[in-house]
Amino acid sequence: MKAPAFRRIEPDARRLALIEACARVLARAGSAGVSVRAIAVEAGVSPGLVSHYFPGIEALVAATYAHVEGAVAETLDRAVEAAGPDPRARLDAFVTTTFAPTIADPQLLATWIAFWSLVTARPAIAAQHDEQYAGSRARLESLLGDCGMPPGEQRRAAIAVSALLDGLWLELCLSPGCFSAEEAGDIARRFLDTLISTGR
Amino acid sequence: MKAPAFRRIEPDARRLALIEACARVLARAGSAGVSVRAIAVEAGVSPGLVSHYFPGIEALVAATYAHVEGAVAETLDRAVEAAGPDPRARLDAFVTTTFAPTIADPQLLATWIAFWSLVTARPAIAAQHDEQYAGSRARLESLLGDCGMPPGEQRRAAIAVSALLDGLWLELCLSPGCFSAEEAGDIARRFLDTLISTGR
DNA sequence: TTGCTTGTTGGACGATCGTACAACAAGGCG
DNA sequence: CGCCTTGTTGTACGATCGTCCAACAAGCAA
Repeated sequence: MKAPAFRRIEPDARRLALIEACARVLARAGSAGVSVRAIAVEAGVSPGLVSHYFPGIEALVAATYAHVEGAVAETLDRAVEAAGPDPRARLDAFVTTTFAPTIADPQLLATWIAFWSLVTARPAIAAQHDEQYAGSRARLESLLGDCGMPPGEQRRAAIAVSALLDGLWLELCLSPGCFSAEEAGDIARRFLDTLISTGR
Repeated sequence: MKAPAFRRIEPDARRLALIEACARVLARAGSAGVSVRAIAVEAGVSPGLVSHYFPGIEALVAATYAHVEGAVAETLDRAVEAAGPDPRARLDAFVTTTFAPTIADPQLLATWIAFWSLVTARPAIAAQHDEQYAGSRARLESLLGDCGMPPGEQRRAAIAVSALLDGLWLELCLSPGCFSAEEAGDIARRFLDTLISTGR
């Protein structure tokens, strides 16, 4: 009796396993340390399998970004739902969760940076970024609209809030000692106060 | 009579030439396309010379970031000076110039991304980022103080403004079609209005 | 059980990477 | 003019990269 040399699993599950392995490698070694072989070792498969499922590292990084971004969005959505019916409380939950340790994580940032490094040179990846950024902004517009913000102002406000959150999130990951997640949340919530209370 | 095979220049000038060549390679090929050989070709020197001046690519990228960041800071300072004595006009000039084509440039972003990708893994580079971020924030605190903001609020406000500018700058580079530089400037200036006018 | 489908292996291949070092020559000095 | 310092070259080296593909075997169907 011998143990199987490998396990056959359905393509979708294998793709997901490779994506998760890629995310772990990016978290550990950064965008410079990601390679077909490193991901294969991390996933416990042979190097050839990575090339069999993805035409190249770039495609795998793009798929990993899409997956991780989806997981982050899901976490945020769950936090918003858990906040109850009050629109402002839901918006605050969105902000607070953005800076929670699970999301404002330097290891997560590595996936973003690896993806950003491809945006400028690869048109297909630039299109993917446009799409995911638009989706994120739309979610924010919806939350702002629920707080009574007129539709005409939602787009601009969502751009502003998204930029502020992104900037705080980025620095929180890059220089964790400079300010705290609570401070970032306070800054963002105070900004939302001025956006929502004033009628402009 | 034969032309010289190469030119000897003083070490500081050679270092600068290599840094500028690195910036051009990063702008053209992104952080993935940067290598000792590519930089050597760009600078018109032999591959061995790069290793002779920098212990590795990472050190050269860090030096390039420091140099480019310094140039950006100088551009912003000049714009602030050119704005005249009015504190608020100086602050507005700072914002407007941040989104000017020279600075909000996808090619410049490549240098930032290459540097960011090293921050998490390399403590020395993390320290360099902390230092340059603190400097950028101090410059902003000074401009805010000139507008009458109490010292106790300057730190938090500088973090907020810096994050908003960074976030807008980042998206302006990554998705140039989503919103314009003028729109980004309007958003930032409006944010400054609420920060400065209100007494909190 | 036997056969077939196909997910998976694992090594070979050429290209490119960073590094090191001995040889060369440009430019200043005596 | 010839020597000396040293900035610079150019190559060789081993490691690692992404890609490819023939062979293998796991698991289902009959």
